[in-house]
This record gives sequence, structure tokens and C-alpha cells, in this order.
Amino acid sequence: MRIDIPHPWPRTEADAIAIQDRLRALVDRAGPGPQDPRLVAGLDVAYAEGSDRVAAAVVVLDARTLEVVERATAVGEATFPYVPGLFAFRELPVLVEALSRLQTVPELLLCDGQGLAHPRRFGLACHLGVLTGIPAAGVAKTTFVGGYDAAALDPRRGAGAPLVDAGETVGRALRTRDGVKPVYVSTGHGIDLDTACRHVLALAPKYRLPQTTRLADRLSRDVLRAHATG
DNA sequence: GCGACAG
DNA sequence: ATCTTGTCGC
Repeated sequence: MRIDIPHPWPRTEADAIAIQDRLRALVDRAGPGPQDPRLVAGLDVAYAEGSDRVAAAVVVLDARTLEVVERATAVGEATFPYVPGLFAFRELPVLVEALSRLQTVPELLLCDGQGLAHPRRFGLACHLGVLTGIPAAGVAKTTFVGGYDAAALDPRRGAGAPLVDAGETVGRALRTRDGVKPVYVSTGHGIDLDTACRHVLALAPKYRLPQTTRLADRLSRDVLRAHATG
């Protein structure tokens, strides 16, 4: 698939923020998104320590069997420093490159990070969703913006509590394993929160993180290591 | 003003 | 994100 980045690459934080503020209007928060998708993709990026080298991985799974359908990777240089809130500008280029090498077209993109649960409501999952036009959601390991009542969150798998920021529900703390810290799901583009959480839960039958994320994480690290070694 | 801050 | 051994538990 071909993916166009409809904006010049920012060099400053102000430029990056301006891009987010502009693209935010293109986000579809309503969904509902795919109800019974077959192809779901997980995306992640691994970083090297002493350099700006980054490796991205996309793993497409059959949502019903959780079997791997396709994998694609890309290696490159980080084009932006890590700045909380501008995280997408660091990972987007290499992720888009990996996505473009895919032969199949996923029905849903699950990103490692936030969607709407972002200070300007435009996290990585929103950005990737708008760029590709594919429904996308973010699954983060920690919260960024949006608090929730941890004490009131039922300890059982499947339980959820709204993430509220500035009076707005921006995502959900979702328990994927009994008694284990939840993951933080937020809509990216073209899917509603309930649907996104349903898929995340189905993709995480055994571990805290969905299988999409776990496989993409492992693959990106393997590729980075292989590239460093030769 | 100060601290915290997705990966 | 990455650096890192063992260890407790199912």
C-alpha cells in the first residue's frame, strides 16, 4: 500500500504542534470501525542506544486464530527527538515505511502508544489512522493524560474505567488479566472506544499486552539487532 | 513556579 | 526506548 505524508517534516516543536493541530480535524472519532475484522496489525519501534537507528515492525494477525498472516519491517534513523506529546514524529517515518511494504491491507491498526489520550488529542494512533485511512487505536502501557479511579477498577479481566482529561473521556484503562495493571486504550481514527477495547481484549487472551503488540515488539528488536550485527 | 511527561 | 540477575509464582 502507498502512504503519503501530507505535510512537510517538522524541524521544530512548534512546527510539529501546528501539524497536529491541523490534522486533528481529520480524525474520525465516531467509528464504529470493523466489528469482526480478520486482519489486525500491531506496530512497534525499537531503538538502539548509542545511535539514532530505529527499527519498525508491523505484524498482521488473523484476529480469530491469532496466527501471523504477514510481517513487514523497516530500519532507519530517528528524524525527531523524543518529546512527550510529539512522539509520533519520531516513529512515523519508519513505521510508514514498514506499512508500505505490506502486501495485505489490515482492517485495524493497533499502535504502541496513545490515540486521543494525548494533550492535544492527537497521539500516534490518530496520526497513523489519518495518514493511512485505516481504523486505528492506541494501546499504551502507561497513561499520558487522563486519570482514572484505580481503586475502583474491578480486578477482573475485562473490567474498564474511563480515562478522563479536562472533563472529557479520552480513553479507557482496560484490564486484560486478573489482578494485573491495565493497559490504556484510546481511539485513534475510525473506531469507537467500545469496539477498540473489545478487539484489544480478544487479542490479549493470555498476556497483559495484545499479541499484536508483543509480536511487533519482538520483531522490531530482532531486526534492530540483526542490522547492528550484520 | 515546579514537577511530570506515550516510547 | 534502553541498561540488566535473579527470583517469586502459576
